Amino acid sequence: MKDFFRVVKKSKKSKARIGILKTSHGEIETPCFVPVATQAVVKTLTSEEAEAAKCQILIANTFHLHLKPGEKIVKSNGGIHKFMNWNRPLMTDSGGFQVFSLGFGRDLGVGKIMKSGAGALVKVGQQPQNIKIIDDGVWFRSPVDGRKLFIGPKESMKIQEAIGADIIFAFDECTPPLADYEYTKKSLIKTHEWAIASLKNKGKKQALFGIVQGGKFKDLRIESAKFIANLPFDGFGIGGEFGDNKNTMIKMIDWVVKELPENKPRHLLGIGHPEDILKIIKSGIDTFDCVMPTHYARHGIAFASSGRLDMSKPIFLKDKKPLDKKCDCMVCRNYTRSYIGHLLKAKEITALRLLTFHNLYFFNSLVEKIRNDIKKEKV
RNA sequence: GUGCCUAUGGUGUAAUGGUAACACUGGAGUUUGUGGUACUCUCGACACGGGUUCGAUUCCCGUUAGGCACC
Repeated sequence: MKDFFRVVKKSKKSKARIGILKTSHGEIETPCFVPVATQAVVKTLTSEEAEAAKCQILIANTFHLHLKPGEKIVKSNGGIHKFMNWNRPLMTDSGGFQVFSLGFGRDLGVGKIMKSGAGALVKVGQQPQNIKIIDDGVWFRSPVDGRKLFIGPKESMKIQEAIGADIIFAFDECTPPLADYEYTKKSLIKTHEWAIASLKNKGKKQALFGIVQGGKFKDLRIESAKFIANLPFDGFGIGGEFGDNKNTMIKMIDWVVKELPENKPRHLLGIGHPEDILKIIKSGIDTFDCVMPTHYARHGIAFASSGRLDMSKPIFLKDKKPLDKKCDCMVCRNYTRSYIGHLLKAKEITALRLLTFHNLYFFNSLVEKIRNDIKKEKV
């Protein structure tokens, strides 16, 4: 992967940097937010609209596309770019997150960031109820039809090659925030073996990112970062849980980033509340994906410079302002809070489309501004 | 005008001789490598006046309002 990534400017004030990530479907400028397109679509939008919302790159999901429609269908359509008419860079997540989200995440009803007062710890030898984690990979039960299916590093690489994204991820186990030290340590050994197996089985054309795990434990995070950094990956993902508050999240990123090479991109997996974005970029993160703008849009939440707006509240029916006065997106130029509130109350799907568009534009503009601030030495 | 029926939160519906449940609405939260509008919590009512009864939202009478039928 020659010239895949180059750092064009390094901040003197923080670990932030400006980079160019080059793929056969064009370049992206980093730091860059990566919207989630799990099923080869940014939910509610067309690919043209996603582009108009300033998206540079999207991330789709191996597990979901394997189930529906199956990678063969995607491949027979000329690959995912043609399939979804997105001619810009694309990533696919490996399915490793589903080991958590369909496993312990589901059993324990927890997300990757633990709330205080959580329940019992997950210990060595424990298995989730609906999936089984073995040495070579994971037995899943399909949420579609209940049939058993096996995905390990080898399978994930094959599927991701057939899907055809520009950047793919190693198959890993995303450990639950309730995992104790021993569980996390043992899982890490497996994730590292899977990293090697992912490298061995990857196709030639795609950039492969290894994933650092290690949970909330400093020594494991550093050990993992060193191990993964020493393998010939094209870039690195930082995955897993991120402790129980925002400060530990930044601390964990710092532990890991310190061990990663300067000349390769770093992707933070599944993180990106607007209030955290500046901090994670200043910690040296180049790309990060998060469902927040799209997922929240479908629950009626708009992101604005003043904060989150719950557009389902009746008060907005009387509000003729745009979602965000400072935003110049298509939605804010043309529609009022009143109208969007009405569409939401009337359960019109256009409400979700307008909110999704605006939220993506908002996130992408936020990161764009941070890029400019790095260039101006302000960050 | 006469007869019959109905009257429970903002709305629509339950149940019960020992002061009331549910849904929607309203309010407050939650959502981080996506279960496509979800979840959690919460405010809020027995039309009015008599009577029977230890006790009535419940049974009886009347008033008022609405619905249906008849003249």
